[in-house]
Amino acid sequence: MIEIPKAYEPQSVEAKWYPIWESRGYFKPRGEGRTYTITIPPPNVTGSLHIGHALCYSLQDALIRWKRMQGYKTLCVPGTDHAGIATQNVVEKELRKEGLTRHDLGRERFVERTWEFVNKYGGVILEQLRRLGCSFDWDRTRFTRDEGYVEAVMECFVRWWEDGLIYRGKRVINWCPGCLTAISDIEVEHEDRAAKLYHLRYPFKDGSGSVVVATTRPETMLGDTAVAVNPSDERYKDLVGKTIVLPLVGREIPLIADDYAKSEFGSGAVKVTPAHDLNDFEAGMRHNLPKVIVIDERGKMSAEAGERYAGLDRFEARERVLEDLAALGLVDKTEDYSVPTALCARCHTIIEPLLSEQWFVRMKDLAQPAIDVVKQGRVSFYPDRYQRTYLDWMENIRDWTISRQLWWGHRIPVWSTEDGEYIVARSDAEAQQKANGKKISQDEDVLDTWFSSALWPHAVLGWPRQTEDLATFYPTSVLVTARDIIYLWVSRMIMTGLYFTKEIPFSDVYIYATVLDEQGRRMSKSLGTGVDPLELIEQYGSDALRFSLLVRAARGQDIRFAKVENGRQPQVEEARNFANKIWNAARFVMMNLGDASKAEAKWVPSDELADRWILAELNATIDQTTRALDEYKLNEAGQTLYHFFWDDFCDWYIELSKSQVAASEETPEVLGARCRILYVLETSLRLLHPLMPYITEDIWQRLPHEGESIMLQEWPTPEAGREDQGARDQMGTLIALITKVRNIRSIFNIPSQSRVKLHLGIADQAVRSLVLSNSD
RNA sequence: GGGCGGUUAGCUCAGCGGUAGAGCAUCGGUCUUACAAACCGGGGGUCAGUGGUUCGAACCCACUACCGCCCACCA
Repeated sequence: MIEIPKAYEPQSVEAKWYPIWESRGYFKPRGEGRTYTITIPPPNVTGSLHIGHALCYSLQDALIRWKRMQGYKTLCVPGTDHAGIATQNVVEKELRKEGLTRHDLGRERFVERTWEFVNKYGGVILEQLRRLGCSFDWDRTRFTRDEGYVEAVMECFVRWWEDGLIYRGKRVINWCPGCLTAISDIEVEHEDRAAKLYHLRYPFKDGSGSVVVATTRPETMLGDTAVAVNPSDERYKDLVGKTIVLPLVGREIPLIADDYAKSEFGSGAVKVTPAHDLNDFEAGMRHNLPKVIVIDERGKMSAEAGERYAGLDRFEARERVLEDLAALGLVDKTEDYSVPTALCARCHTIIEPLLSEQWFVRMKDLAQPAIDVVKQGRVSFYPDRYQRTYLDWMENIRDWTISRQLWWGHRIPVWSTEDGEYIVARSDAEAQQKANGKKISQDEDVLDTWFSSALWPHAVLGWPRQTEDLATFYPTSVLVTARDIIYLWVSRMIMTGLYFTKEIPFSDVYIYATVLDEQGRRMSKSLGTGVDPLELIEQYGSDALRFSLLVRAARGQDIRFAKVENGRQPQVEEARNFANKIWNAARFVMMNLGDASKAEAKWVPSDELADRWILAELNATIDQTTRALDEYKLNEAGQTLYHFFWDDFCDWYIELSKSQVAASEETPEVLGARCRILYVLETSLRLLHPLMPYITEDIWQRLPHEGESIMLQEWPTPEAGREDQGARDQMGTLIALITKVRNIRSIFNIPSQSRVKLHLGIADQAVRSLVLSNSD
């Protein structure tokens, strides 16, 4: 008897096979078949694997393994993202522990230090993906700041500049006083907060009364340069044009008429602060109003705010302004109010809309082709409802603020001469040359991280160079990603792909489930609601973690993932039990191989009901699994295989053929039964392999086999003529019959040793003979 | 203010036009030599509510109620 452990031991199996797969080059594209390509969403270099990643990359590996078995020339390109703000924040935090700030180091040394950090820890998350079993081509690993990638980013910037799509502009942008940088509209989160609405009274200069304005941000009144009312508002018709003396400041400002003021709101009059509110900025442009910046980058009142307020935090200033106005009797009333508040998506600081000079990309023209390809169905979303989400956003797209006031990132390739002329170049050397001896200095800002990741699919394949990889593997097949980056990332990849390669970057976008904790909250490390996937791999094995996630990954539906309690995670445990079931079924087959282990042992068809039935079920399983994978219904594939393997194969087929398979004497019938059970097992393993790569490989290698690895075996296809609905119906009858007998035995408490007399009222010959031949 | 999901057994979720399913939990029974991480049997559901379409609805349509997410410059 072969010595095989009674329980599946994932640790040793995983440690054994992964290095073999990798060193033998199985993760590389093979053959000359059609290509199937995935460029993975690059995790942040600072990241470590969380459960959402585990799902995301398990999905991609399952797809890649499946397509590889189907004979495609497959490639999955891994990599990481330099993650500007996130990485800079981590390194700054490190510095703070040493009592330093980045300014103590200076830009150059800080960037050096960040590179050191990235070189040291940047590979951690990729190592973790190996633990998961991901069959990615590690030799092609990319980083959004590696040498070739910089080339791609510079090329993009320069081309867009030359084509008039990039411009510099002074306008009100979202400023984060926490991260000390501008951020784009989509990096802002909105939240309603309970606060106050203040009604402030502004007197007219001529002493003829006053006008009341409503505001949630009294401190910005120090920067008011007008008050606006709706032109059709009867109450103010005769007052428009009057001069107001701004309280506390003394500035004379006009009462203007503008549609932007809504008569229904508050008193119908709105204060206008062009430097600190986007709407006010636009109104200011229409009326040529001065723009007074009263809050600085750190969220403190500026000198322009006046001596009494300068240096105060914006929220302290709010209190002081209110006190001062109240002392003058100018606070008309204060009411409770739910204030829509803008927060930085990264650090949750309240955003300060700030007048500032930044670089922008004109999006309208870039968006149109990206809208068209989706409408034409050249790029499809799964689930398809996200197509609407995408289109709605794209059709209302606004210009993209791409400059960031950070040190870690792609520095903007724009130099200015002393006379204020811009030189845009792909490199420092090129800029010097273009400057023709004039003294130049490079823009201090870096690009938004998403500017570089927008180029990911073609850039990782070599663009802007016309590489062989680019020619072979682009456009890619599918993008597997989370729904919260459809705007930030997916849309931009489609836009840049079309712009620079004239091709779509991928034909399918598969939006996978969000992993929530047991209370339905988003899994998050900071909330302490996370589960560590590596601990789960340690405890239950990689296959178990993968299967537990994949079998729940109904397209686009959220997954609630329980936390570890009393050292147990029930969902992964379920998958672990399944792995163990597979192990033991294989063990039974291997213990009873006999001459079936010999190469000359041949598959012999059988007329027996159970044999015809299991083949029919297997055929249906192959068909259903393949179709489910085709439609990104990994959960359905998982469930189908689980049911087939456990219920059909283990509970019925093995049990019914046990007496033959385990017979002590190997008659031709016994050998036939052994060959058949081996066949069903081996085929099942191939079907399970994309979801559970390790255990299927380990068992497959122990079985009689040809070829080097199950990874490289053919994906099963249904065999014509095996459908056999008759066998499935008869087997259904037999199962019902046996269940009924067991039920009766259980009710009457008949011990399993004692035999019962069965009066069969069933005419079906096949059922009768099967019952008679398995009377035990 | 717009839009999108969800509401199915105690829990977590499949099913999305043809006699209600899985895992866990629960109850009863099994050391039946592949597996007690297992095996056998059982109990448990007016499929959120109301109305409609249909021979037939958890599944399609309309409305309602909760829960969640996304978008939006109403001070």
